[in-house]
Amino acid sequence: MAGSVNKVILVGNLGRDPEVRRLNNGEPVVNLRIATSESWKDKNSGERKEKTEWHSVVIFNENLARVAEQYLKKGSKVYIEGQLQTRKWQDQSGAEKYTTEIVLQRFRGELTILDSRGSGSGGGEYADDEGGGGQISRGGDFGRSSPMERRPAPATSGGGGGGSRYSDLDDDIPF
Amino acid sequence: MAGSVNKVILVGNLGRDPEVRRLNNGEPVVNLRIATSESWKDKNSGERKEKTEWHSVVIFNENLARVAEQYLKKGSKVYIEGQLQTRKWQDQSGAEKYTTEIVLQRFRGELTILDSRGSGSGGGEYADDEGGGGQISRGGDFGRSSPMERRPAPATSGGGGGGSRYSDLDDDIPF
Amino acid sequence: MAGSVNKVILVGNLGRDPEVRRLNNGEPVVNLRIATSESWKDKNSGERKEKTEWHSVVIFNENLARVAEQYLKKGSKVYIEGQLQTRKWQDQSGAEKYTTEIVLQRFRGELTILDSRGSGSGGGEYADDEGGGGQISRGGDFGRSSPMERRPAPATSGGGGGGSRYSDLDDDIPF
Amino acid sequence: MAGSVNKVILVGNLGRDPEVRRLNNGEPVVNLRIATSESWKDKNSGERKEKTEWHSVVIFNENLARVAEQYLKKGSKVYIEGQLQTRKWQDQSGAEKYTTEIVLQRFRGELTILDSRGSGSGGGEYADDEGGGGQISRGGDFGRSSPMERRPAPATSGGGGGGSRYSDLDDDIPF
DNA sequence: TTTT
DNA sequence: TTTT
Repeated sequence: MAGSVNKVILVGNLGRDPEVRRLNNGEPVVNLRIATSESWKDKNSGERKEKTEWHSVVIFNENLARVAEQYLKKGSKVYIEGQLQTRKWQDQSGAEKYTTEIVLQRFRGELTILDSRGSGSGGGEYADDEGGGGQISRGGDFGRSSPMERRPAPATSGGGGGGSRYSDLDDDIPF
Repeated sequence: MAGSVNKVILVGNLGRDPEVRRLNNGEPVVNLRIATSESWKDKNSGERKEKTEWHSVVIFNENLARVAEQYLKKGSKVYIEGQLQTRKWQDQSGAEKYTTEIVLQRFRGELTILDSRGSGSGGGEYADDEGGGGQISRGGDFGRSSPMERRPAPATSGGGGGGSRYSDLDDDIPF
Repeated sequence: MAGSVNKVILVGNLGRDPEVRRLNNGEPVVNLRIATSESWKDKNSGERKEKTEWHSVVIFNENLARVAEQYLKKGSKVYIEGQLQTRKWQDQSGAEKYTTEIVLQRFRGELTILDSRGSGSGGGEYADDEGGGGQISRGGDFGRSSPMERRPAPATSGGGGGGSRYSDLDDDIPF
Repeated sequence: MAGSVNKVILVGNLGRDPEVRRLNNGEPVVNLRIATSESWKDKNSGERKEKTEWHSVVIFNENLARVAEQYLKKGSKVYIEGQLQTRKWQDQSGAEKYTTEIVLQRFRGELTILDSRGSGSGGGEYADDEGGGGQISRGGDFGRSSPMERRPAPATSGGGGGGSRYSDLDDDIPF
């Protein structure tokens, strides 16, 4: 459509370990269950209340799926950016169901781990480094190598290029 | 939860006119059906393809509901910011269903009309003015009147305050 | 302007303790210095490189300023949402300078603390609870008390209200 | 840094035609000047006031730069997503200056044209089609061709793939 | 059901 | 310098 945007931003915690499935070509597809929560004080009772919302996230982005598989676990805190997709399916009785998910398509979306290294429920190997960009190519000519990435004018740029995250180019993964 | 974020950003078009319901106190609650769409060229066939996603939006934010009721119609293009909520319900057969919506809670969310005045499918009265902030108070002491809103230091600030959108304070609505 | 959006989202760490100034009425205005950083592997050298970007944040939002003052410190990790503003000023020599800041206006913006309780550089009192919404009223009729906030139709809603964060209504602050 | 996010979202209008520079390899780098604006009613005077904010955008993303060059002009309305970068430079007198820009790095950022076809100040050729994804690869194996992009489980997925925008793969550009 |  |  003429100029549309479909974006979801979540910061929350995994309710369970990532679920990993494999495509025919061996690529991982990862499902996450993420909780966000809000609390407030009830105006009448004065009690503090809390409501948790659960989100289903599906990561087709190959690189981010690999990061999720390796570094996330139950309890991990993440920043996730994806898009809303609703799909229709039928349960065993044939009843129509709809499920809405936050999807990180191939080469799209973002995933950033917000835990400190070794935190999370159980310690662990995963990075406290930084999050993963899905905006990134597997192509042969990845931008960060270019000395011209920053704007030369109008003066001393201080150089320095962009930076990336969990790039598909980083064959020996990111940390 | 410790530090969570649940945010949806959509730019899309209304598939039909807004549906307005009334709460007991007369406040409007507005439901929108918004389409976002992506197109791409199929790598194999070379054809251009398109996929449309439909989103259900519920506006409890009183002020934004009023704007939606008055200014939006089928075909209108909007920027919407809300949060994801999934609710469970039962159809007439008693089957469990889940519906995920983008919700603009009271005093929360954003709605900005992106159509030019008089455009949309059918011309019309509604504003192409500017968007609606749900971040805004009905209280008595609204910020924009304060000459101190901008930071005085470290030098001449140039003064000037924020700006608002569809404020609850604007009793005679916004344009 | 007809439908504009000006939004900045940062997740990063404070480079120093918050700076607090007071308006004439005693309200705090808080300045934060926040670092975001990206790392990538240089394609030529194979080295891992990192670039840090520093951001100046100004919190006029009364409630969030209070939260920042009380709970943030050097090293704290936060989610911040505000808007870009550039202001012109003159240094002591009279030279024109421009400074671009992320501003959280009154009743606007968001601040969510992402540290675990007691973490950060030095332990501390601040919440690991959840972040602060600037979208929230000081008015007398705050939404979360309403039993009608959720949509009644089309079936059993499961009730449940919104949730808030660091509300101006919570006179005895939020945790 | 461990898990940081640096994101700017703008919806606004171009104050002038795009400025295009060329890198040594011929790739375009485009600078945009974008206005966002807010209006509000002054509580004391009752007057409607408006404040415009001007943003400097730099597009290194090769594909989006090409779209900007071809389809944007003074007055165009766009959705832009990039990151904040501040660079230091010296004016002719040797005085230090800082400029903060919204940067769309290579393979990153988004640009979506929000004008209707032929609208804008002067009619024109550019697309009102759909927005540009910077998240997209020039690699040989672009996702949309994959029949497995959607999740197979837990039931009939309905297939259907993602969608893209202004892909680097679309050699014969996008509309 | 929108939009191109 | 845009837009309403």
